[in-house]
Amino acid sequence: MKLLGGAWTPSLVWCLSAEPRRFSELRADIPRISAKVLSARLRALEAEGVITRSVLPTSPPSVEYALTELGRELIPVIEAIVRVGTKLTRMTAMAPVSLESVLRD
Amino acid sequence: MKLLGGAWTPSLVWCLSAEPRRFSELRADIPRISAKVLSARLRALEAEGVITRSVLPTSPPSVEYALTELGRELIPVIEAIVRVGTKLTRMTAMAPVSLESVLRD
DNA sequence: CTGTATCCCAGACGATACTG
DNA sequence: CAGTATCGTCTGGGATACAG
Repeated sequence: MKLLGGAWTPSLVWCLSAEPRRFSELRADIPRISAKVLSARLRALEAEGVITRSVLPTSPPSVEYALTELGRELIPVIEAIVRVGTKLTRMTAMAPVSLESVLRD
Repeated sequence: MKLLGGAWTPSLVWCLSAEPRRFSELRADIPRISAKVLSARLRALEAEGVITRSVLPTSPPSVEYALTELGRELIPVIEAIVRVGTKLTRMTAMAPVSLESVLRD
């Protein structure tokens, strides 16, 4: 829970679970997150050993974030949350279900 | 995550997953929780439809909390957290692992 | 593009004390 | 036994603006 408790953290891990992604890609994946919070969460996850941060020597510079082995351990938890969250959301609303709402609410 | 995000919430759902329990039993199950927070979490979970609260007509009065069907939906998530948390804790420390630490840290 | 710097505040949490 | 009341602290998160 310490690892997944921060705002947007489950969404973030989920977005990185398929493939490494860059800062701006994550911003696009999760439109409502602010740059500040995204940065904060990425720093925290890096400090906890959940993700890695690699600066690619391009111009303009790009930065790639990827799950570590530890990060991949968390995927089953996210999957359980998504599964339950989707089921519960479908029970109360018939509208389409967004991934963000499932992981946050 | 909204349902499980509060402090001690996963521990609480876990404690209720096997059988209904009373206020003082929960305090004993989770020694470091304060009465105020326990009460607050129970009220919140009740409002969210995760648990039920039944006052038993005994003297002195006792109150029993139980998971609803919705609450039982959350058990797989807790199990996933416990499974991963236990594994990760074992990787970094060789000391015995407490359930509270697995669910909180 | 990839961030940091400020400011701000609601609310969550904890300790302690008190009550029907 | 099963809570409430009160107080204080702290930090997480959001908006906005700026920077290398």
